[in-house]
Amino acid sequence: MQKNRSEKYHKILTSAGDVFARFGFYKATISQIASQAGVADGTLYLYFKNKDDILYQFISYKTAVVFEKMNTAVATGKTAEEKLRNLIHCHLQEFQNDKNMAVIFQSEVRYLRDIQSQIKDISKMYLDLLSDIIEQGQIEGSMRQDLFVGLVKRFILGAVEGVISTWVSAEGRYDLVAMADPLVDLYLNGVRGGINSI
Amino acid sequence: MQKNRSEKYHKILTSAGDVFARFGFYKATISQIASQAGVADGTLYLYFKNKDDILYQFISYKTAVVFEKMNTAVATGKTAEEKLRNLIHCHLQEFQNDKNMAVIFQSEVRYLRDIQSQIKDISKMYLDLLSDIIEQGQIEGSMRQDLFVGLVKRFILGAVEGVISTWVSAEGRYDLVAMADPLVDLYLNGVRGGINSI
DNA sequence: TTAGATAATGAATTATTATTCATTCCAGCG
DNA sequence: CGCTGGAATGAATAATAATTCATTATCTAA
Repeated sequence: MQKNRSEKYHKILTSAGDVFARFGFYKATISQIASQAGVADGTLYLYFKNKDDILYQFISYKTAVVFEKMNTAVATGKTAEEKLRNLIHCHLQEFQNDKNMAVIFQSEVRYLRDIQSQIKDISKMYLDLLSDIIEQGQIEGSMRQDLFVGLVKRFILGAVEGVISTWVSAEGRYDLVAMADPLVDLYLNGVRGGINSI
Repeated sequence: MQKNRSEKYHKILTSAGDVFARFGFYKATISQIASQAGVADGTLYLYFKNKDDILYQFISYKTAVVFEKMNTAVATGKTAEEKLRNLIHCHLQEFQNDKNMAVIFQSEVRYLRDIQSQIKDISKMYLDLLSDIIEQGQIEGSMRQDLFVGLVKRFILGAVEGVISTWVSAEGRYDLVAMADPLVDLYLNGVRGGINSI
């Protein structure tokens, strides 16, 4: 098995992304991936241990890239609200730019759960970023003190994922990033938005 | 293939639920399901067309049951807020009561998407319920007029699913239903909860 | 009690694919 | 030009599991 991350290695990973997104991990075959990448079946085994390893590498790689970008996005903001907005914006942007990744992260939930111990998984790090943001917001006084942080962060992540999921189902026919501001508005103000309830 | 919904039919479906939840659809084997149900492998084929059909029937059945209950829950409420609260409460209650269902609905996203045309799927009907509630809230004046309903309903469903997902990952070690009120509070008031901005 | 029908069994069959590895290709070098 | 070692090939192999069906068990009604 080759060690270096050659051009061919990336070609195969990209093709695997296409095929996994299209057919799902289990229905995808090695032959499909190989022919999509323009190499022979056996060649995949020069670069990857087995079929599982291809998915594993795909996820690790994408996770690392997105992780990096999200961290930067958050660091760019000053207030908690800015940080939250930047994070959501970045999230939607990255997933819109890479629909295969979006589909695979949605579809292979089971696999993601199974490897969650070996990998710094994306949900975990996302939830940690959110914890920090919320705590900062509470200190600043821009967010309520009576929040149960464990719930709030899950609430926020779940909602973005839901929005992405709908976008994926719609075959990506509209601008996902345009949802960022309305979404953040909902996080901050809710559907009541300060209307008096007696 | 038997037509009537005998006791054995349900025994097999329940066992399949256990096995699918535990191993995922693709890694689960017919033999596992059969032995769990205390019947021979061949017997499954007297009740189901094939392996896919078992998952299909499982999902159809659970969807129908939950659909019914959610409708009732919503109908019981009077105001939009009551309806929303009842819906979320019912949702969390049903999934807490049937962890296998919760796991399968989370894990087999891909399969769910693929059969979404043949089946009155649970997300679709859920989103429709939410649309009605939000519109009612706007008419009542208890919800903002400037909401993009398409986004709001996705936001709400995504957040509940996220909360359930965390609960599943935690092996169901805490009371899921207790999350209902804090969650609804977040939907209505957001994390700012009326704290002045600016 | 038993003939006929119905249900259940599980070993054998079949189909599918991941994986291996003997062979071929090819780039760089003396 | 040959030679050599690493890279690539793809047909053959192996393993897994879904599905079938000849056989056996169980039930029902006369």
